[in-house]
Amino acid sequence: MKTPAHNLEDKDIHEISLFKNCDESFFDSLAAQAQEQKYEKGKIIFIHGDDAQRFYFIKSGWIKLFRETLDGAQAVVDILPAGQIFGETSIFEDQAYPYSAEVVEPTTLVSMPISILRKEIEDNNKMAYSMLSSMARYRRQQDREIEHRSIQNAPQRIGCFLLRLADQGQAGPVSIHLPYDKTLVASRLGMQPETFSRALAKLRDATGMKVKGATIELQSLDQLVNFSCAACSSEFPCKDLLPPEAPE
Amino acid sequence: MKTPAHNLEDKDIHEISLFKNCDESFFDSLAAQAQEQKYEKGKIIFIHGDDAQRFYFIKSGWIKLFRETLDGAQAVVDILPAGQIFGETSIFEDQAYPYSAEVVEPTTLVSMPISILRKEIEDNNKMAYSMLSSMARYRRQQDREIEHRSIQNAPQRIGCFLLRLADQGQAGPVSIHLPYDKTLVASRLGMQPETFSRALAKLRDATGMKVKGATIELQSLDQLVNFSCAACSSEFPCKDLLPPEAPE
DNA sequence: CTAACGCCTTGACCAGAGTCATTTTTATAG
DNA sequence: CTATAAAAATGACTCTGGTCAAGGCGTTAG
Repeated sequence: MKTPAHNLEDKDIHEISLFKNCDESFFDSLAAQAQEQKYEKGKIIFIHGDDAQRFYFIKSGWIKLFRETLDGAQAVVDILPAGQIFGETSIFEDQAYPYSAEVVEPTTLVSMPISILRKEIEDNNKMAYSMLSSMARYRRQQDREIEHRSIQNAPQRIGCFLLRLADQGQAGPVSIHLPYDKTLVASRLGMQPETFSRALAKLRDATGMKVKGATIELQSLDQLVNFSCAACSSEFPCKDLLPPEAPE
Repeated sequence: MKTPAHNLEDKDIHEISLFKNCDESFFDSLAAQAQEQKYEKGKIIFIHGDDAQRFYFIKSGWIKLFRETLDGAQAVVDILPAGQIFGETSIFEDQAYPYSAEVVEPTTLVSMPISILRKEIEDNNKMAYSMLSSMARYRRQQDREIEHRSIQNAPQRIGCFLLRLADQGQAGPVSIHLPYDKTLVASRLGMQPETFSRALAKLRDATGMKVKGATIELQSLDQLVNFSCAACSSEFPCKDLLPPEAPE
C-alpha cells in the first residue's frame, strides 16, 4: 500500500484547472505536439537554467522540484502529484527553468511546447485570467511557506503538513497516509530526515496520535489543530484547500 | 542623512511598470478615484483578512508587509520602497488582503479602487500580460527567499542583502547604505535584531568590510560574493536585478 | 547642558535543529 | 525463508540562532 489512492489512475490534461476556459482546438494543438514518456525514480527531467521549450504534465507519479547551490546544498521547491503541471512559468521574462525537476516515483509525463501556452494566453483573455488566478494561488502558497518556515518549529510544520493532507471537514477519528517517503516529506518541509523522525515522535507524544509506518491515526484533528495552527496566521479550516474549483 | 536618495522625491503612478501598457484613459479613471494621504510611522494601513477594496501606491516612504499568528509571532513578507504598489493581488480568488501593511517611515500613499484594476485586466490583454509578468517576477523573488532562508545562514543572508543593494556592475571600492533601520532589516531577513548585530560583525570580520552606522564600505564586492553566493542557486550578477525594464 | 528615549550592541545562557555514527526496521530479490 | 539493501530511528555531540538582561551611543526635547 505504498501508492496513495489518487495516484493509481492516470490523469488527463482536461483536468488541469488552468485550462478550464480553453476550447477543444487548444487541446488539439497541444495533443498534436505532446510527447508521453515513462521515467524511473531518480531521473532528472531538466536542470535549473536549462533552456525552457516544453512544459510537463504529470500523468502519474511524483515529481520533485528543487534548486541546488554551488556548494551542493539542495532546497526543495515543491513535490508535485499526478494531475499537476510544471515548467510552465518560464513563459515570462527569460526562457530558462527556474528550478530542476527530478522523478521521485515511477512517473509518466506528457511534455508539450510552452509556445502553445504562450499563444493561448495572448489570444484568449480568459486563459490569461486563469493563469493569473493560478499564479495568485501559488503566490499564497509561497507566502504561507515562508511564514511557516520562519515561525513554526519542526513538529508544528509536520502537524500542519498532516492537517493539509486530511479532510479538514470530518470531526471523528482520522487516518492520514503520507503520500511519499518520510525522507522526502522531510526535504519538502525543509528539515533533515533525522530531525523529521524526532519531530514526528514529539508530535506523536504531544497529540496522542498513532504512527504506523506511513499511516497516522488520531482521535480527531483537534489536537493537531491546537498544536500547529497557533503558529499560523490563517484560521484552521485552511480556506485555500476548500474550493476544489476556483471561482471563475 | 537618514533617508536614502531614491526616497527624496515623490514617485508617480505613471512609473509603475505594471501599467506600462495602459493608456491615459486608464490613468484618468484611476486618478478620478484616487485618494492621497500622509501617514506617520507605526500606522497600520490594513490588516490581514480585511475586505480588500483598494490598492495602494507608495508615493514616498516605506511600507512593511507582514503576517501575524495567533500566538503573536510576526513574519515580515516584504518591505517596500516608494514607487511600489501593494494590496493589488486581492483581485483573484477572495477579496481579502493576504497580509497586513504598516508604515515604517513617514509615508504618503495614494489609494485607488481595485475594481478599476480588475476591469483593465479583463479588457486590456496587454495589461493582463503585464500582470502575469509582474507576478512571475514576484514568484521568483519568493522562490529565492525560501531557498535562502533554508540554505543560507545569518551572515550569508546579510551579505546577499547587501549585494542586492549595491550596483553589481562596479568593480572597485563600494559604499552601501542600509535603506532602513537595522532592526527592520533584521526582520526583513527573518532574524532577531541581536542575531543581526552579531551576524553583521561576523560578516565584517570575514570580508574585511567597514561598518559605520548604516553605511558599509568595502574594497570590492568580490569578498561578499565569495562569502554569500556559494550558498545560492543563482549566479552572481543577480540577473533579476539587471533589466530595469522587463521585455514586453 | 542634561535627561530621556530609541536603537544598537554585548554577554550569558538555552533550545532547536544539523551532523555523524550506529542500530533497528522494513521492503525487495533470490 | 533468508539475504541484502534501503529507509527510518536513535544516541552523542556541535553549532546556530533565540531569549533575557544589561549597558553604550546618538538623537532630540526641554
